[in-house]
Amino acid sequence: MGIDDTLNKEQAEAVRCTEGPLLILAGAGSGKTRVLTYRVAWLMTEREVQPWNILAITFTNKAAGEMRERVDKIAGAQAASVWVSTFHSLCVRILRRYIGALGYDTRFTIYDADDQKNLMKQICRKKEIDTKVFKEKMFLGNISRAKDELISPEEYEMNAGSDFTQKKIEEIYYEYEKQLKLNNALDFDDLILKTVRLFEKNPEILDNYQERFRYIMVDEYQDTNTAQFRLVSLLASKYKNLCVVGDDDQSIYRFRGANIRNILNFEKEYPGARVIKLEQNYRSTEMILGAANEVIHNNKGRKDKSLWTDNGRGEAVSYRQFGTAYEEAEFVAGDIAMSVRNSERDYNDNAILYRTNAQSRLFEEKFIAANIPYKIVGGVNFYARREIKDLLAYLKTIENGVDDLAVQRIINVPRRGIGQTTILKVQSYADSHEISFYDAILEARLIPGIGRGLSKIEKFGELIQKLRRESDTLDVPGLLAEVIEVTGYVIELEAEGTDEAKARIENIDELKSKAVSYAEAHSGEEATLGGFLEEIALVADIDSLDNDQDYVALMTLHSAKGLEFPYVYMAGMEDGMFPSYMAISSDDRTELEEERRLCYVGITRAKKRLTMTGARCRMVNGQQQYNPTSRFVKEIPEEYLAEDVDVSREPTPEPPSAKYRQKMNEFRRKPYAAPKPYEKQEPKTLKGVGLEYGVGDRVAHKKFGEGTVTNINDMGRDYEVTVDFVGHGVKKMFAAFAKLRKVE
DNA sequence: CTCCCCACTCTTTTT
DNA sequence: GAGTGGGGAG
Repeated sequence: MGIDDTLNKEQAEAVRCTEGPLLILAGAGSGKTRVLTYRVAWLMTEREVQPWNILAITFTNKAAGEMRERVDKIAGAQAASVWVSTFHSLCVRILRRYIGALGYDTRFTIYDADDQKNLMKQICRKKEIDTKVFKEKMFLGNISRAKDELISPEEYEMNAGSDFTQKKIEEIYYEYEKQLKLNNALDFDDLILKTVRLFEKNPEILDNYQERFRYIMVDEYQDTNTAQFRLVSLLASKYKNLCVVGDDDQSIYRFRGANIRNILNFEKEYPGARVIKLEQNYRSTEMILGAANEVIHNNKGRKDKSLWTDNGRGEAVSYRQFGTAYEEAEFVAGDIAMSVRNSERDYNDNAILYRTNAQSRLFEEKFIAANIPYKIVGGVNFYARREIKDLLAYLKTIENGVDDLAVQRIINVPRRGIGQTTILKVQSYADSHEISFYDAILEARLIPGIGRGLSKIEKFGELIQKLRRESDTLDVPGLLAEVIEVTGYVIELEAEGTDEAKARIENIDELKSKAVSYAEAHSGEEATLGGFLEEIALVADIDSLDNDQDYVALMTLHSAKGLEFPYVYMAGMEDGMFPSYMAISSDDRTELEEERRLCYVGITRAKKRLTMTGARCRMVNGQQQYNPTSRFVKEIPEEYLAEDVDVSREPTPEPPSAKYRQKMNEFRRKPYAAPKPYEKQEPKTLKGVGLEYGVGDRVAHKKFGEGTVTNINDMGRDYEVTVDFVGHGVKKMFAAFAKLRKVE
């Protein structure tokens, strides 16, 4: 079977082009995973490249797993030694071997967002920083961005100048790094950063990997950040057989440091690079693709391309606006329930995509009521749950005794009567003797003024020591069971007897079975405690999405990237939700463009039918918000958007007939202006009078001059109006005080 | 030392 | 609306 029979011309070309730098611009649904897998097979069979000389990097474990599976299928057993890995797990594997060269212990722990926040909290306390003025999140955000850009604390210091805030960040950055090192821990960004540093400082180690990975492929290249870019450059610089696949229109991770220039400047960075465009879409219908093309066309500064398909016209994209988010969710649940009942679809043919995780709640409620099986991807990560983190902290403490954060988490969990005063005494003893918190516990009797706490502390220390000894003989599931046993963790929850406690016990049972399946998957000498902890640290929630199970998938638009579903619902299509309020009010136009790319990603997930929904009114942060239809909906021309909405299965009292159509046409005619204010239709005005202006209207303020209303919040007794003033920026004000006047 | 209640913030998006 | 952190009582 030749590749020309199964691939189109461009795809086949991309497979054959194995030597030198290659950029594959792969539009949504253009079969890039197919190309990548065939390329791996081609390298091995036609070019006789050894499988272990091939490295394929993806973004998520799920993508890596899928690729692995498909490579195995077409290339057989020899493919097993091809490295298919995420950036993070690749780096961890390298660091576990060589991080000693950077002065860390190879048993380092990996800090997740929660751990980072805890550490930062401690640092702020220590540095006596008022976290009302400087928020932990602000520090972490800046540090993370610096790390993504490979900026060390020293370099940060040089750039900080005399700016007060910058100086503070610099100071905290130093301390944060110091603490991580003391705890023998790395955060997510460090995994990439330290690997880059390792290679830069140790040419012989780099050379070793350059020899090893002679052919490198990177998926989702548009989402790489500077550190990842550098890592790839280093690895590829010797043989230059680098194939990157990406789509600049699907770059949606700038907030995480993704640098779109990595893909836009690839040809400059690698002179002589081949560029192959994949523009035939095998996923969606013409209608869906047309809508997607039109929307993304509003962005500037993109590589020009236009997707096409021969999948046929298909159904138009439909848009429905509801009065409330409640009705919106009800409609979606009803729509899905109906079509499943009619055997038109299975549950897992459907996905609901939204901008923010908070939007999942209403859908969850409605799905439970309608008895629809569903799975929420993202939100609170399983491994971020308290009981799971507690038990993992025990395991971490057993594995790496210098992780103070883990020890402090569990020292009084379950309750041992060890309070804050005792902990502080241990801490200051540890600090002054420059030993870890755990080591201080072990010599607790030397701590001055420890008093009654001593026996409790000692007991805790003995407990951990005992578990450590047992860890030599027990496997991971056995050790976990032992931890649960000796701490009485589950027994305590059982005694509580609440529903919440029961849910926690269920989660613990799930953790147990994950430990068992880890042990099974790595049967043999490989199944170590460290390996288990590492696997857990690197899983994303999206990895748990199982194609074989029949449930509706609910997730954010970001999580949906790389996935496809026959029926897609994009919910919350409102200006203020999507595009987000942040993007709308930002001076930076590119923020809106990023949102638009996100919209493009959402639209192109749909294979057969795309339904967009929105609500005129919804609760956000406990406040009622009135939002106009999303500008993205308005960017879809009539020819792709459903003219008449199927009302037969719609329970709303007034079917959107001629009136509805008229309204649709009305807002479509004015491309960017918001529709007529909803407030006018709102009868109850506790405020005496309704507002004479609405979202999108031009208003005048006696101090700030003219501006445009971007949002109105019903605060109960008054309206909170957000206005974007010319020359004065965005202001929030109360309608009763502001005395805004409508300007025609 | 623990528990409970109140006030406050938060929402973009995540490996 | 929910989760967190601080303060105060027991």
